[in-house]
Amino acid sequence: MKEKRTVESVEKVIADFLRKNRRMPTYSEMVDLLDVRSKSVVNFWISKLVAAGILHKDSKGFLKPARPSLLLPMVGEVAAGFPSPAEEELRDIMSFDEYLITQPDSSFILKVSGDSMIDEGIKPGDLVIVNRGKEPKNGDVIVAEVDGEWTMKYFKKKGGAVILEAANPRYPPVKPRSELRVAGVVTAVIRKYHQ
Amino acid sequence: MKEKRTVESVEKVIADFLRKNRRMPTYSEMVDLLDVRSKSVVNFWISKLVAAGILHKDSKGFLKPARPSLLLPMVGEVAAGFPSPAEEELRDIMSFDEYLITQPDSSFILKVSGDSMIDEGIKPGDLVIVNRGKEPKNGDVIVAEVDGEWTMKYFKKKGGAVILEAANPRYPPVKPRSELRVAGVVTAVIRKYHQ
DNA sequence: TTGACAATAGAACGAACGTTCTATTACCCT
DNA sequence: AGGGTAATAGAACGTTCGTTCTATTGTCAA
Repeated sequence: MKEKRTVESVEKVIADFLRKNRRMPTYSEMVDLLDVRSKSVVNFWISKLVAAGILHKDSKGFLKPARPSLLLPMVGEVAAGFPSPAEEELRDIMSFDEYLITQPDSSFILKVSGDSMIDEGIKPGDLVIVNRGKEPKNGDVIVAEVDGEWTMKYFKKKGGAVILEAANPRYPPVKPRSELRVAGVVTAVIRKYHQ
Repeated sequence: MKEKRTVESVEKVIADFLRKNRRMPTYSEMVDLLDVRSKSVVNFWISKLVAAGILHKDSKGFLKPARPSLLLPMVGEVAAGFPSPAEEELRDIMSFDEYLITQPDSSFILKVSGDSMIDEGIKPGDLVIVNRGKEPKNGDVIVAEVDGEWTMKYFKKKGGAVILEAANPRYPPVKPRSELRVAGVVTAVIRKYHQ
């Protein structure tokens, strides 16, 4: 009950607020959040966080989180089969929004149905981010309209001719006759378990 | 050059600012962003966006994006093999941060190495979100320490006994002898192409 | 016990915030 | 051309922001 305020605890309180309200708390709000009675105390701690590089102030003096918001520790690698390296957190904080979406203007999301890319690890129900501005390269996973049908396939070039291959032996390669409209290149796959 | 301001264009301008600065612009800043000369014009448009449900105001009167920040249109399903439904955007906006991370306090991220879960669509290099608070259920993908080794496997219960199975025929099922420490349940998989 | 430093409290202040009002300009439809 | 609505401009206003100052309390070591 008598927890002392530390840089970490303050950071956590702010991160929680940020997650819930999607904005930084005001100093007045932080008076409540930190359970203190004066804004100058808040200022005292905020200055500490800024000095510690946890928060930044932009040119206008507004506070903003230095690292993107979500505050998930990035632990290391699971060697699926090998012993793991560091169990405890070399905590790198990351935001999937920033990580996944490099070109927000030209990207969109699709939900996958069908199993034609199953061997690429893209399963029905997965979400894929499609970048429509990107030029498809050999081997890329693309979304394309071939002869009136929309599909997700590997983009393969063989001697000038374009062939679309599924990542599933049950689907034969497609050689587009007349029209091949590439909607975009798949740049990310997201799957969520337990709804 | 003479683009007209629309609800959409204003939304986009704000979303861009939000992405860059991780906070809402002030009305004064929006004067510049929207290329107008008065805050009342800003107010005019902001009211429109609020009425349209694109922005919300919280109890304190602060603006915040109604939907999480990132602004990617969610188009529909790629029928990998079937014709696609709507090509044009039934735009649903989403943030992967919120979508993926339901329990930030008890989750962490791991990078996958090894191919033991390949048939589950989890490939080397993928990131997985692991929830350490969750009770593993039959069939869940879990990260666990078995006899001193960290692995990612299916969690299977067969008559009281726990068996860990890989999603790869090349790996035999593991029957933990002494210790089975479940580090957590995999709740999401993220893969990014092109670095 | 006392001294030094860290942490908290409280008040005061200017600046910037979002709001609101009135007035003017641009656009479209008939 | 006219008339009506949508969009913009500009100024004024009360509120609240973050900052800063001084004063008080708490904590630990000598």
